[in-house]
Amino acid sequence: MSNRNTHVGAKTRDAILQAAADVASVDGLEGLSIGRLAVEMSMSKSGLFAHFGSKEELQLATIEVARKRYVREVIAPAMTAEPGLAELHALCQSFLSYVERRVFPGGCFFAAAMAEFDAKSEGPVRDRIAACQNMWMASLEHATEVAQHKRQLRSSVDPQQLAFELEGAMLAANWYVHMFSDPAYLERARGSVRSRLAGDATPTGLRVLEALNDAATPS
Amino acid sequence: MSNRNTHVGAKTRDAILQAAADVASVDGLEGLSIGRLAVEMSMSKSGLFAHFGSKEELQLATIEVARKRYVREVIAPAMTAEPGLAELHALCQSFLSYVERRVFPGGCFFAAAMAEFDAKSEGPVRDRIAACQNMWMASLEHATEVAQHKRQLRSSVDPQQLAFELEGAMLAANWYVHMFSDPAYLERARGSVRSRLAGDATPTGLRVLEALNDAATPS
DNA sequence: TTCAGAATAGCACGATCGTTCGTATGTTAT
DNA sequence: ATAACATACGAACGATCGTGCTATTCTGAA
Repeated sequence: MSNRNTHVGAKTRDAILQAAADVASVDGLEGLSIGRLAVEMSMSKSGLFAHFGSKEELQLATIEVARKRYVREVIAPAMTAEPGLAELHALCQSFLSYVERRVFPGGCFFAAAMAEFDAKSEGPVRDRIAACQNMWMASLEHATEVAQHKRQLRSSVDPQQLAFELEGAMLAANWYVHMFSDPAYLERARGSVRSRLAGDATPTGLRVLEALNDAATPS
Repeated sequence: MSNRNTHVGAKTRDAILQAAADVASVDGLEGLSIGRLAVEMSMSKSGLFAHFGSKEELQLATIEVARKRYVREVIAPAMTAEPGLAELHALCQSFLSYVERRVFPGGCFFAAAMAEFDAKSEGPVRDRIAACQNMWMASLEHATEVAQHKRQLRSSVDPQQLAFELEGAMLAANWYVHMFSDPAYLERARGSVRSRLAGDATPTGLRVLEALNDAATPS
């Protein structure tokens, strides 16, 4: 068996972790219990446990599959857009769609994990969550900078500030949609993104946004 | 004993709940354990438990003292401001100050509770958290509407949308400040509030904001 | 077909969880 | 003084937690 992914148990392991990610998005990474997960997978607790060796390893592995799912469902679809303002817009829309599609049943996995671990003492799990959140913010900031170089966004715009505000609207939508079971908050966030980008766009940028709008709502 | 608050145990009970609120802001309301709380209070587990009768009652009582602390530390200070735009501004600044002052050691209690319970199944605890969050949003919206009636904010402004965006920036600041141990995110949120209010203000509103700015930074 | 090794199960451990019960202090009212 | 009550404690309960060991079953290569 030269390829590790051809292990018999590799499929089982992945299935466990996919379920773990779903559970963790609802009950948190600490609320994740090996016993409950074993019942859900129709496995023995020790058989499941053997795949990881410790709960912390299970948590880290769960974060990794969640990250891959996030890349596949949020980042990758947005990467088909033109770098710059279109990409920034696509990243925001993609995130809100990912919340709407319930890619994780409990809402955004990383938003939940950040809220769970932000105040906790340091540790590998917290560090990994922080790194993931940092990468997401960096991708928003990077798209903003490219848009600026392309003269789609005004040079007076602070990329970090814009990314922060967009992320704020998206995070708020993520919480409120679930807390009040009201998808209207997704539209609120979409409105925020739209007006925020339009407000900071140059005439060149506005044409990009209009083109996106036309493509989204064809006559 | 005509007055219930004169009970000997009322002080103990309140002390327990103050500690419980602090713990819950870090570890969550589910992470709150009666045993750990008893150790922290130098009490027996059963003696502490007798004050509440069930963990759910403890959680609900904890929410209640947290709500009172929130009213005292966030709402009440802002109510000294003139109703309308000044009050809306004061509510936002008060919230950010409350995060900065670490009124709860783990950040905003209700933000943490909302993140913990937003995806969980229904129950009295979840309902109470949702109600508290709703009241907070309603107070932001109400201040916005008053500001509109006073012609301090443009009539084109959607009060719910503005409240949503302000709350988004404040929530994001709350998470990021703790996750990255960087108080700069508070300034980001303050910048968001400032520019968002100024952007939607009428000339009358702008004078109000300028007056607040002058009062905050006297020459 | 046999055999090594991977994958899973069974069982038990100490710790901690929320909860109950009986009891021992105090404090207050009669 | 004494009865009634509020407050707290200690011990124990069943359940579940994460984790370790040993045994069994399965699978792929020789």
